[in-house]
Amino acid sequence: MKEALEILKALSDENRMRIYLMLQQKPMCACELLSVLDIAGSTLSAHLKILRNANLIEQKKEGRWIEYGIKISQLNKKLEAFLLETLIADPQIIQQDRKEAQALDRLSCSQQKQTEEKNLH
Amino acid sequence: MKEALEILKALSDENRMRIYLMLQQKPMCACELLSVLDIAGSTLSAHLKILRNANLIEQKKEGRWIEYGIKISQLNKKLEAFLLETLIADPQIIQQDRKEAQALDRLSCSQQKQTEEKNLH
DNA sequence: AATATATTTCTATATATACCGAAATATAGA
DNA sequence: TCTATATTTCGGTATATATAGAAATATATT
Repeated sequence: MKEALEILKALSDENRMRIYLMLQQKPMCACELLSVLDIAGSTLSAHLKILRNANLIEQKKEGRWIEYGIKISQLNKKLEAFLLETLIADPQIIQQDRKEAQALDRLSCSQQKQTEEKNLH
Repeated sequence: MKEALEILKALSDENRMRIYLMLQQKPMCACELLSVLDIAGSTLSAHLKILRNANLIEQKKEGRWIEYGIKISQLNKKLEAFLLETLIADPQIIQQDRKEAQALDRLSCSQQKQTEEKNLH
């Protein structure tokens, strides 16, 4: 019961929902997630911890990066289906995120940051 | 999207989850819910408002009482199924609540309160 | 009409949450 | 070894949340 509530709470935040559904597509590192989301690194780190404590995601070291990914489980499969088929009626942001995430590659993270900074000036 | 998050947040609280799954069984008034849950009336009222704002429940006047019930919708049907079949692994409290709720009748609410008070002494 | 019951609103409080920036840690590459 | 990059931890802040009790409102019963 407690675990179920923790899962629901973990997914009841917009940024965490976006992270969760991007990771359902493919594993990503924090810098990739940051290039899609508009939050500070420290904030992202806190969100990832919440998703991990809810047992939804796991992580493994990949040299210089840490790769976050959905835990492979029956629950996560059913959860994704339920979210996308039933709960999220208008998944505009989600679809956009997933497209963006699909196109990303890890090595371009920092380059993208610079580009974004340039765009601000 | 916002609606989906509101639903998840509404159900991520233990008392609201219990309320929601009791109401999935049958409509109930606040005093019946209070005889099962261990919270103040004002707290229950706040929880019911959150569930109503998430569009999960509705209410109608029944003379002296207000009857709360699940909104009839495809979403609520799928939601209940998902919760009970997939998400809540060990629904002890839920099963107990539902049994208790099943046995309740509206007119005995106040009598039950007195009984509970007696039991404390 | 007066009282008991049912529910909500109001006020207050303690805890949780989302967020940021700065500092700390770890690894890769020059 | 020094530097750049990636991520987490820490400290602080503003807002949200769950809770209770008291007062207000509404209806039913005597």
